[in-house]
Amino acid sequence: MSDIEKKWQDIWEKEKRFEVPNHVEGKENKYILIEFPYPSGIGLHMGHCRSYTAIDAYARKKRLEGYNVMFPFGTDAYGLEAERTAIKEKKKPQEIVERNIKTFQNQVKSIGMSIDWSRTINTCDPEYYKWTQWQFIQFFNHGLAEKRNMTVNYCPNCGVLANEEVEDGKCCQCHSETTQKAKSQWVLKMTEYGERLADDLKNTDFMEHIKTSQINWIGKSQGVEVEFEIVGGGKFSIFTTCIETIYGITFMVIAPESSIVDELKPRIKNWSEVEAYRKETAKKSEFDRSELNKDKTGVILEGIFAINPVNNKKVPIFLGDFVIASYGTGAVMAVPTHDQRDFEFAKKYNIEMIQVIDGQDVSEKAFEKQDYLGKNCKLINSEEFSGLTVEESKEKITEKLVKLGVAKKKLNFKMRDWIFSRQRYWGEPIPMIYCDHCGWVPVPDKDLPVTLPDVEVYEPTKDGESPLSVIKDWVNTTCPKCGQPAKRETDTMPGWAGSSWYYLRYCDPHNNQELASKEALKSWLPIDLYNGGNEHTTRHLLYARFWNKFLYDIGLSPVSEPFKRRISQGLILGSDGKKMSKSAGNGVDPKEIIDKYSADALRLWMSFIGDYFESASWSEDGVKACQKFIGRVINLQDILYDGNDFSKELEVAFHTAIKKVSLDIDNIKFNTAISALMILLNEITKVGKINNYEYKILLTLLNPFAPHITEEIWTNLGYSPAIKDTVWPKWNENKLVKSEVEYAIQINNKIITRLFISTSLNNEEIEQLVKSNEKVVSALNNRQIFKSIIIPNRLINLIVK
RNA sequence: GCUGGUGUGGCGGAAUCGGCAGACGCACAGGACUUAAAAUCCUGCGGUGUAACAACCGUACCAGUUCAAGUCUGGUCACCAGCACCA
Repeated sequence: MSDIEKKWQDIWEKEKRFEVPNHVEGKENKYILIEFPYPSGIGLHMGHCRSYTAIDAYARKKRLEGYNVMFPFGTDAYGLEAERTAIKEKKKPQEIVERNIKTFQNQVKSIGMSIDWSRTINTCDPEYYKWTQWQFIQFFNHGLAEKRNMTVNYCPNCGVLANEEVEDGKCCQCHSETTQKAKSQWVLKMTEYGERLADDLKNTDFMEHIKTSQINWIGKSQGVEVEFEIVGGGKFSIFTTCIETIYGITFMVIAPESSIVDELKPRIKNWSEVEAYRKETAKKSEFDRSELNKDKTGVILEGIFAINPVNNKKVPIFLGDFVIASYGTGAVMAVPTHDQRDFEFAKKYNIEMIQVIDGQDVSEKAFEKQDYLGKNCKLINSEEFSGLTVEESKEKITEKLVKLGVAKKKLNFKMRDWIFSRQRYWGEPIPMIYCDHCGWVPVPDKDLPVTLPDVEVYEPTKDGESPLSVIKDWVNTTCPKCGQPAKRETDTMPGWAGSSWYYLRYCDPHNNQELASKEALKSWLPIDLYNGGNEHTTRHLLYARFWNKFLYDIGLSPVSEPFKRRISQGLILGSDGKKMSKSAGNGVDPKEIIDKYSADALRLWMSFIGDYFESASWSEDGVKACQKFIGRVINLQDILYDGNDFSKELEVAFHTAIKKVSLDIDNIKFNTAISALMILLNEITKVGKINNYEYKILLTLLNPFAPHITEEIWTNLGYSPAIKDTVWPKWNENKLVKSEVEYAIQINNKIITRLFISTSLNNEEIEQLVKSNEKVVSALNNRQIFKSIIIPNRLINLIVK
């Protein structure tokens, strides 16, 4: 079996079978994309096989339907693993990556993928990352990239991390505990696109949970930013979504890191206490801080009071680490009666509470917005606003504050700007030069790409700087603007940079004038189907959408949403029911399965194993069953006879199968498509013969799933045209209508008998026929029928008293 | 806690609109072929029950709507995923 598959894989490669131009006269383009993998040393695993073979089947079917299908493959080569392996094997990361890519490509070929290999890309190829760097400069030129001093998530091994890379306070790569660190970092201003990233999801056909995840992550909230004056001078702003509770303020809380506190230092009577608290929270990691979920800590700023602008009431100010410095303004108004966090804080520090929304007792817990919104609750203790509903007062109070000149409506996002600096070696150098006179200056286009110099040491320096920072020859350069001595940026880009635009490069992968030509992009975008892992819904998918939106705004991408439809496959679980992985010891190597059975059998099983979107447990018996199925299809040649049309016996079965397989592939229901093919095979076996016309149709339907064996049989039998030039069969709805259908006959919902009834009869005739049936007559026992329900082709239910 | 999703035989899973629950496959059992095994083919296969029928029960649980509910409505429980002090 293996020899046959190798033979066809070689033929496809030699013929360049799946290479496509950007335009073919009379054909519509389809762009089908699978996420390009990180070429790890472990190679292709079962999870890859599931999505790759299933989406390959989809692509192959679209090709047979006459579309000009682009189905490309590449590798996302920057990443820590290559760097680690390089250190271990005393080689360069470039060498490690090159080796791994070869392995990956061979494995992808071995499962019979129909890839256009002329379009292959690799993110660490200078011809590719030249354009990654060039695009970074466009972000900079449009004011969307800047170097900013900020506190960042810091991993002791991997250095600076973006918010998206921290899971449960741990690094998503090496799982070390992360801490907060103040650093100067390049950021891309993703929050400026927050609203569009959230709203434009409604123009996409992403799976529902993917949309929800993105919306949650972006975390858009509409609220009001209000300025509070401090008694004795000074002011600060807070953000709130519950302006209706403003009369309930009894204190304010500021994040410990906030710089407002420094300005107030001379007036704070208990400064040493405040300073101690600030030092203590600085030591805590973000994880520790959120772990302290239950017990709120804080410290009062003695002698400092804020003035509530609506009623001039003086309230105390606290520092508290439950307030997040980087969200909103890093300060909040505290209304203990209507916010559970404020309630707990007030209880602990014995602060006054004023209820301002009526409808629930607030002595035990706060009456929060999720409980009072939309219930027509009315305000109390709120001067002229008392008696208004929450919804009315939201507007009226905001109006009043705006008139006073102390407030404005504001949108806030949980999502932060994208921290784009990494202090690692193995990434794209950020193409910027710092000049004492001109500030940050981009590397001129003609000098791109900025390539990585050779280094001895790959780790960040002791003070957390990039290993590039010690390569003086490389760092020292001249300013492109004024020609004076200047220094290169030594940070590199995150792993997510190259993957944010690779789908554009596939359209025109060898262009050395621009990232891709406008015509090429226009002919392929948006991507019809994009498949990728669930782990990328809030990272890669968000970054890629943001990146493309920026390119769209500056006229480089023809669409504002690059992906029309996004789907995610379910996990492959080991036979123990846990996620399959090499480290868990439940891994199965695809190569072993291909050698033992066949790539076609593996492909079939990966499609048949279960609902594509749900996780599924591996079982080798399943592959065996698929291999057996293939064997039965091969053996049909023994009962083959001549024919140019469907036989009477099999006509209905074939039309049914064509319809089911066609629709199921389009709807990503591969498991039931395979089942339909099995049912068809069972029918053929029952009939005991099949003609050439029918056999060709069967082979065509099976071809997307089992491309090797179907093409082999087809060629051996000398069928023409070749299977690649055959056309996906169409079903005829009229042929699906059988001459008789079996009905279940019920009396009061209980099945009495089953009858074959001619489909040419109308309801009255059917009813007469049923009533005269002797089983029905005896079961009726002269009772009166007062209602008869006839469901076409299914059942008849007679209702008697 | 919030959001989204899932719950069907021994197992993986089917079931457009509410219309015969369990398609298809695995495993298992019996049979054919074989000296034998493997492979292949045929038959059976939700539970209780029966000699066999019959009958009854059955889609996590409780209620409701309906001639009819795996499917719709309300409530409960369990599991999975994402977010999580976001003001």
